[in-house]
Parts: sequence; structure tokens; C-alpha cells
Amino acid sequence: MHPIGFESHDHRHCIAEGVSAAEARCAEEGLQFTPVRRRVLEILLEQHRAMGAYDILEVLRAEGLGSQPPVAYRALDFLVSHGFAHRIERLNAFTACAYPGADHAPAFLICRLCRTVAEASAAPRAQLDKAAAEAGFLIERAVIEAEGLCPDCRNAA
Amino acid sequence: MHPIGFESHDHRHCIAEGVSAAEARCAEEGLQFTPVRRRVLEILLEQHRAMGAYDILEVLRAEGLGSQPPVAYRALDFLVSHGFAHRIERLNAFTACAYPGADHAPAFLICRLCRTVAEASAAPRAQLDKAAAEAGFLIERAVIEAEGLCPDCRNAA
DNA sequence: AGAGGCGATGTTATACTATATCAACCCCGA
DNA sequence: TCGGGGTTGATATAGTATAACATCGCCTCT
Ligand SMILES: [Zn+2]
Ligand SMILES: [Zn+2]
Ligand SMILES: [Zn+2]
Ligand SMILES: [Zn+2]
Repeated sequence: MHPIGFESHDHRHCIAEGVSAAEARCAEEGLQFTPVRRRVLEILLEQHRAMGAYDILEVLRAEGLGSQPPVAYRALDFLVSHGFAHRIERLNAFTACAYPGADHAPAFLICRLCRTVAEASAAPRAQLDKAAAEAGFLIERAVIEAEGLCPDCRNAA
Repeated sequence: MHPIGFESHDHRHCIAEGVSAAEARCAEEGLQFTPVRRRVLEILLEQHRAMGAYDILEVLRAEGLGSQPPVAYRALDFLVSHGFAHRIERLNAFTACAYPGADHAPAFLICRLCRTVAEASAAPRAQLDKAAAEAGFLIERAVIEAEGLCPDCRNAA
């Protein structure tokens, strides 16, 4: 799957789809899409970048939605555990899922200059599955993150 | 390349090779393989597991080699930046390189029960390179980490 | 209506991970 | 001998994450 994040696109679509996919899944599964959770997802969806929990907390605090770390971490845990957002291990940060609703094994391309995060899906996972199978290892979660320069920053440099 | 770490093997060989590869490279490149750096590498080499900086610091402290966090972090930075050890992002921890001397793009299989870390090399990286190339992204560093159950823990469960 | 359960939130405190900063030291070469 | 680069010592602080417990709202069962 082609990575989403670098190329210019109708980003309102990403936002709308991200929110509505979450809404739908929560309705289906009886999960509570509370104001804090919705707002945190919206904040993440505003751009294809990774944000730290404390960055998000700052926004919540300014809006009166919560002021202590657990508020942000709980919302993020909810979003991540249900696949509406992903944790970027390399940055200790979070980003909205670019393929909400799809069952997928994400891989990320992280620009170290503009911090844009593009999400690719599936393909890079295949070889890892193969290596794991050979070793008798059962993969429960895979972290695939590449750090470098996005096309724009590459051209600028 | 077949992952190193799960299967039983002559582990003294891993230790000896890890230390001597580092020794050799440091001699070649005029780097200082100081007592703290050597000892930290030895600690990491003792088992195919990831250790946190503070775990390592505890050992150093007990041996009188240093007692403050920067001591451990500096040694680890040195080892990682020269490829003698790797950082495991998923665990905020470190492990000795299983292919010292080889120019390689590591991928890790991390057991969530016994914390054993096996290092595979090269193959899982290919698809990621492909996805990146298509997107015009320049990879400078890739993190490929799978978390799950190793063969032993799988059988035990 | 009242009791109880459950999940979400509020709040405080604390644990864990990592780095900035500056002083001291050591080795080596000018 | 003097200086410079790199390493170490030591203090302080920044940044990330969770434990623990009180409270609240909502639904359900009696
Ligand atoms: Zn977008
Ligand atoms: Zn996704
Ligand atoms: Zn070994
Ligand atoms: Zn295991």
C-alpha cells in the first residue's frame, strides 16, 4: 500500500474519515467515544505528524478538557488499543491511523526534519513474518519505523 | 540471515567475538575502548536480552565503575553509535549486537515473557526500502522490532 | 426508589528514562 | 610546558509514563 502522509492531498478527508471510522467502530462495539477521546483523535488528525502525550495534554488543558498526564495517556491508550492511532516508538509519540478501519500492519516513514509521519501498510511486514516463522517466533506486535528525510525536506537540502 | 538468540548455541563464542570485534574496530579507528565501555559491552553480551540503562548502571555501581546515569548512557551511546550494541526502541533498552563487524540492518524478535532478544539481519529491511523508495523517502535509520513469544515460551504456554 | 457494578474521569504522587552543564582529569603532541 | 581533545565525575533537571485511590454518571437488578 502506498504510504499516506507526504504527498499533498485533501486532508479534510483524512480528518473526516478518521473521526467517522472511530465513531462507527465505537458504536458497533459498544465503546465510549467520549469528548476527551474524540478531541485527542482530532488533535492527532490535524496533521500527519507525531505528537507527544504532553503536547496533547497542553491542548487539552487549554481547552479545559483535562490537565493531568493520565488524562492524555488514557485517551491515547484507548485510541491505540483500538487501532485509531499508533504509537511511534522511536519518538515516544503518537499519530492518527491513516488507514482507519482497515486491518493492517503499519510501517512508518518519519522525517527527522519536519517530523511528518507517513504510514505504509502491510508489505514491509512480509519479510519480518518470514524471518519470525523460520525462528519459531510468534509475532504479536511489530514495530517498523524508518527515520530519514521526506521528499520535501530532501529537495530542500 | 537466521536470527541469533533463541536457539541454544555456544554462547561463549558470542561473548568472545563481541568483545574482540569491538577491540579490533577501536584499534583500527583510533577509538578508546575504555574500561567502562568494555564492561558495559560485556554486561550486554552476557545474555541475549535487552537491558535498561539503569539496570546496567546498577551493575557498574556495584563494581565501582560509575554511579551516575550519564556514565551508563555515555558508554551505551558509544557502543550504539559504533554498532557494537543496538537500542531496542520498544523497550527503551539495549542489547549487544549479534553480528559485530558485519555491516547490517538489524531486525529484532523480542520475547515479551523472557525478554530474550534475537537479532535477524537484512531481509526484513528489503520491503521497507522498497516502500520508502516509492515514496521518495530517504531512510537513514530503520527500527524493525517484533514483539511476541519465543519458541521456548510458546511451548511452555 | 435504592443498591450495586462498571467504566470513565479527577487528582496526587511517584517511577522510569534521558540529557544539560560544568568541573576535573588524562594523554599526547606542539 | 602548555594546550587541546576526549573521557569521566557530579549535580541538577528535563521528559515520559504509571500507580493508586476517590469520585461520578450511567445502567441494571431487585
Ligand atoms: Zn492527510
Ligand atoms: Zn494505521
Ligand atoms: Zn549467544
Ligand atoms: Zn521467551
